[in-house]
Amino acid sequence: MADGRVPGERRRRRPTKTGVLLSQEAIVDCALRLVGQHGPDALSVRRLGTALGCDPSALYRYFHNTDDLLLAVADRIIGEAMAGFEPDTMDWLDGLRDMARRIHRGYREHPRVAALAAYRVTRRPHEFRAVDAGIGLLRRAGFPDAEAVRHYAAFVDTVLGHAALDAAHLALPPDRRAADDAAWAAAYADASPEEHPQLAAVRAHLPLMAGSSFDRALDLLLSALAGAACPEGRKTG
Amino acid sequence: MADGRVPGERRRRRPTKTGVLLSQEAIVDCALRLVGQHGPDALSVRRLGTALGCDPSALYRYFHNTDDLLLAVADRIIGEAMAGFEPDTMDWLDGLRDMARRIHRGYREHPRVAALAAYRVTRRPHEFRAVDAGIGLLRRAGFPDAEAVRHYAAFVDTVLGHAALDAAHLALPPDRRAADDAAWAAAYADASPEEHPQLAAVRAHLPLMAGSSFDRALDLLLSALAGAACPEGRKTG
DNA sequence: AAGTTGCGTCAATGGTGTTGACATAAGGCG
DNA sequence: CGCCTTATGTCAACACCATTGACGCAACTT
Repeated sequence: MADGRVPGERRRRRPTKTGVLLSQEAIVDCALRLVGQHGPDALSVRRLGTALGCDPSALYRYFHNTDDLLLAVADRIIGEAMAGFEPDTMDWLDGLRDMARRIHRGYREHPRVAALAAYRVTRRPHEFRAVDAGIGLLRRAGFPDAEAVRHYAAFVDTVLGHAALDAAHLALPPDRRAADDAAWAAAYADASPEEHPQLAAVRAHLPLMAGSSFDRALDLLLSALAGAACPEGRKTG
Repeated sequence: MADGRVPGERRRRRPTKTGVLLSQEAIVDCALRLVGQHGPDALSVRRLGTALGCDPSALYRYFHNTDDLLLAVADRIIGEAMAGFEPDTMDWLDGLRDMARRIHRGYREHPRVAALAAYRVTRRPHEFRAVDAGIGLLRRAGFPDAEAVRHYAAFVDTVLGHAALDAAHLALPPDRRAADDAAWAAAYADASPEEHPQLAAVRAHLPLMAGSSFDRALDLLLSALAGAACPEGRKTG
């Protein structure tokens, strides 16, 4: 039975049949590499086992189940995304923008993991630091404490929502993703003008719907926050 | 092989072994009921077959595959959420707000489907109508066509992202959901003031993080859209 | 050098989507 | 009314999937 023990604990390092030494670190590494190389469907216990050169069931010595493994991978992603984040060196709006882009990019680079884990609340050190930094930026903007918390919640949920959306889209099997994207230029362009006059009017621009809207949405959100922080419309530092 | 034919087409209505008459409608009904009662894992071809009283493979006469079925279920949710939506009777901002709340509520009422389908393009009738209405509202606001499409994408993705987030939270097992909510008043309140000074400063307000931030985020988004539509800040009708 | 026991391996269970062959009844047509 | 086509429900099978319990080797402790 898996213990899910802390990584630092000393283990009996017994090599597998093919001579590989297993560890939580090595498994998470391999999982990330596997997903990056062979696509989202590669993340199964069996494939992971063969990629590692061990029996699939050996993984259960290190993680309770696949969900446990997934969260470990997600934690690695968060850590990498926020590494080097220095909010104190910039304007609060730029800080929020940088933070949003880091989270979004981190999840985008590992869509399969993000699609399954972006909704989770980790309550772990990396998340603590991120929340602390985000709320600090909003307080620096001049919001009173309660408003800073409320605005941070709206901000981070919007970012996470977009990240989850884009990641889930990227995690689709290629044919389905292509079909979803193509729908805007095909199915929607063929909509009957009588039933859908607005679609017909903007038909030429509908392919714009296929890409991610994150940047646009982030700009809108930040402009709203800027307006709320300084109702007269002047920029603040 | 499944044809995915249009629902209106006449079919040979051949009853199953247990006397049930199959149809896309009946299958979608049963799928929604099944997921609502027994969770997202209940949505498998085999369970659906037994619930309907037919062989699992019979479903492939009505849907190409499970993804096709999922999109049909999602479109049904959109249809129910948008039923009775009358954008022409209101201000464009109020129209967008009503639409956002409808979509958010619709997915919230079926959290387990939402987690699976919120990021998909159903390319089916109900979605067509919703997109048509949303783009119409933004054109009415005065945005040129390309901008209307871009802003609609940002708007609807933000709404869908929040819907997916809140739905996933609701779909958690009750104990885990309670634990996640309590974390803001417990684990985060106990954060060390040295390492997380911002958290310590706003500790009294951290429980605000537990609820949904959708309403606040929607207000921010709409205020940004209003500003973009009319840079002088005057409201428009 | 001996004894524990951690942990990798094997085999098996019960789940999943999907497909192709087959049988049967529904409905058009003479 | 009865034949014929064919739509469609059923069956069996394939190739995956996660997970578990028994087993035995070898790595560390003493």
